Amino acid sequence: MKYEFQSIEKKWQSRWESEKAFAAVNGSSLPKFYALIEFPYPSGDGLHMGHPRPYTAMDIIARKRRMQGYNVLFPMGFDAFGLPTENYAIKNKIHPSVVTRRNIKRFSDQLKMLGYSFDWDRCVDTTDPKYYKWTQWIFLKLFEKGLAYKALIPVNWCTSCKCVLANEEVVDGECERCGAPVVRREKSQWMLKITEYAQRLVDDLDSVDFIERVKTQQRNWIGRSVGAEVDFATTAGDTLRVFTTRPDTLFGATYMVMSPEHALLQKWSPGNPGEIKAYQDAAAKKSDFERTEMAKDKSGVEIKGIRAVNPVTGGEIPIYISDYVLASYGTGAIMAVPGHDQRDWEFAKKFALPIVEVVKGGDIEKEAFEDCDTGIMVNSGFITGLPVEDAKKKITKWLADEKLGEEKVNFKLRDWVFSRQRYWGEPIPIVHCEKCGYVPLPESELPLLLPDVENYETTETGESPLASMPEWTATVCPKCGGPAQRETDTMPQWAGSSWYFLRYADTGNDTALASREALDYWTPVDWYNGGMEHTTLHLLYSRFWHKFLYDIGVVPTPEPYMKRTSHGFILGEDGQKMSKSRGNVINPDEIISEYGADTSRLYVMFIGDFEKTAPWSSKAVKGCKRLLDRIWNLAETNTADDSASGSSSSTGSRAAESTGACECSAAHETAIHKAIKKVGADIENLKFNTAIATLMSLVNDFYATPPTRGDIKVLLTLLSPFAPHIAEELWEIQGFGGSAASQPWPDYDESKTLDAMLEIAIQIGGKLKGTVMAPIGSGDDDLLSIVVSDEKISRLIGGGKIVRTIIVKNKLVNLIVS
RNA sequence: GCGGCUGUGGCGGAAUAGGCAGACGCGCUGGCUUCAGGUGCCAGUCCGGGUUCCCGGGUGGGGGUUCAAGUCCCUUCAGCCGCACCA
Repeated sequence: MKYEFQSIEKKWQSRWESEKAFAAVNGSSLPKFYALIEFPYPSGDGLHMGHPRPYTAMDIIARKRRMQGYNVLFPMGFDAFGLPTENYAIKNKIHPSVVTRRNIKRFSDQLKMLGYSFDWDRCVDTTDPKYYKWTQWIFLKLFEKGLAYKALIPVNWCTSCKCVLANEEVVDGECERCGAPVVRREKSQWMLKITEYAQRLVDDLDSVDFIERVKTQQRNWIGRSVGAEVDFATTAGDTLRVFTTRPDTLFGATYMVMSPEHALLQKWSPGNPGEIKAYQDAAAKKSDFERTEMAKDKSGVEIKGIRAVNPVTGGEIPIYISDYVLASYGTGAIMAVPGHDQRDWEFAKKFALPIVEVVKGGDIEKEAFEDCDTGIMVNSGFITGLPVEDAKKKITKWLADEKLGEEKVNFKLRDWVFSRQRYWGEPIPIVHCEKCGYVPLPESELPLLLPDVENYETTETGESPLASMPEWTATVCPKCGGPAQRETDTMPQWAGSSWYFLRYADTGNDTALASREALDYWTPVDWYNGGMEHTTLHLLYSRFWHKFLYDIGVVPTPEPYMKRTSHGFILGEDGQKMSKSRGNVINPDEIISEYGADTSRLYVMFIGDFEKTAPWSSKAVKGCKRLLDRIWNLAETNTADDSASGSSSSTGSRAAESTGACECSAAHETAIHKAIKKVGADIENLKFNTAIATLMSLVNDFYATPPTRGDIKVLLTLLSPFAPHIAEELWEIQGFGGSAASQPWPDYDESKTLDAMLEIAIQIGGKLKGTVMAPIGSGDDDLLSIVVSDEKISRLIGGGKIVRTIIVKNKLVNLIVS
């Protein structure tokens, strides 16, 4: 019989589906395991070969956990709101909901073809009103607690999407989605106060098992820095407050710089108003990206007629405006210490301002001496002579005592711009009332349905398509009953994905986002694998929402995910990132129809280190197909007849079938126990490639010495998480009873993983000269006598004298010969 | 500029805790089987030299520690990914 993967895979997939073979059980007494992967955006292109990599990995883990006796929740869903669908809908004149339904169907079919052990009954769709009701509900809670607010802010405006973007969505001054230039605009936007959680988002990273690069990237993004705020008196009468991480360098502050947007500038009447206005206007036109692009060349204008007073020296110093100071960080103004900050140094050189050394060690004629954390203070009054650390403490205390400043922690993290001027998103459940301001809809009116519109194209004015539907926007104020307008912006795509994993615990619930009981049992997620590109987006956002939900008593834990790992991309065959425009996209449908799902699964896992990028190779897939063919040949002829396994053996050396726990033969006992140990450990460490290599080696062994039924049984058990269809089919053919997927994960016996005889390397002077076989655990003396009695080695030693021997047990003998 | 990662055969990649570099797979070479084969099986395959066997070299480059270095230290080059005037 041939390995007919098409019919075999179809057979098992439909059986799994009809039997709901992988349903997670709420209310089970078993220990739970929650395995999560990032749900996909169902684009019109369908899956590409990058998707199966993380999915297969978690499927293997989920299947192994089931075999280990866990009640496993391994769900799938669709993050279906978003721009590409809307853009596609506009272009093809099809309603986004129709497009979404079609895409979800296609994705589901493709995923089912790969044999994933998802609990399909728990599938979620973020565009389903039953789902987004709770997204809106969370927004109302955020609003209620003052964490959602509307503000007029400069925003990133995508010139093509005609839509506001979050900072996280702007890449190199371009829209992350469409690549169009992003410019700056002032708009009134809904904002979420993620900054309120900045400290906890940093601190709690210590309590979770995330791979280090994820933690580092989140820490850098949040950007916590400790310093002080310091007040400078000015001749205008106002005090100018700055933030600095180096209060110890206060004696070196020889001028000040304010951002062009600083509020005090509107109040002051400097001697050169025209010049200042011109600079402000020029700065306002630039996008953030343009401003940073100009970074190399410092520009600025002095505010004539107004000076600041350095609080420690008492000296009057000039004040400038310059766009190298950002309005959005700290206080929007700085004290410039050109001796110890390169940016200030460049500015000071350009404007011929004094540069004072306050920490010894550098050459401030050449450049700012920045790397001075351990130096000694000079030219610094009462802190002269102190090490930097002590100087910091002393001056911070002095500032506080004199009421001139205080210790202060700042974050780079900004509040989250939460509104989008687009149609295909969750409507924000707020109305604008002339009398009452922004009024939340009562919970009973949720979900606020996204209305059907004739035309969902964006407008040049930058308003949401919903704004052109007066019959929808006109409503009554829930508070005073007067006329009011609905909010017409929608939520960003990140909204639905910020809490979807909670919904899986209790998908059908219509009285809560999920029951507390279900959340208590299933959350937190035990293992979450996803892309690095989401580290400062989805992963951070969802941690923020989760902490908020924890604070209001909805979820039982402060962190949503116990463990986070990340996979590398699969590149196209040309080593470039897969993309339609490059034409190097590998379509899973083709691979599945040519080689089958099991081979596809094996190959995406075998392709290379899971955590690194790896280029696709259509040739190399064959190796995995060959493995399955070889296993098929072994097990398909090894029928249920007890004696059959042995009768075909021609070696005659094979021992009788063992009756031990794992039922393996004496001939393969060591290899099998080694394989059980290695495959199990490799799965836990995401080393799927070497796990599969181990299976290949075992199969090679089985070809050299025919396996028994017991040997085959273990092989199929180990294979089952990787290639579940063929494993089940052969399991059935062999008549082992039950299913491969429901077998306990095999145990290994450490003592049986050890070879009786080991090859010992022999070195002379550290160079390999040969090997000998020796019994495991041989003592130093025994080993040495074996080595020196070796014909070749004794010849090489010749008349020399062994002056030293280094013996590493079970590994090598190194002889130093004089 | 800052932070992180990676450099190993023709290719993808292996190498617990410093201990035989190149597991496993692709490709390639040879043989056998079936020959309808683009199937299967067996053997070989880091490089160079003499060819049972042996000798020398080898993990981006240079230096060091060590009996022993892909692995540790210093230095240098190349590539990738984040962040980027955050005071």
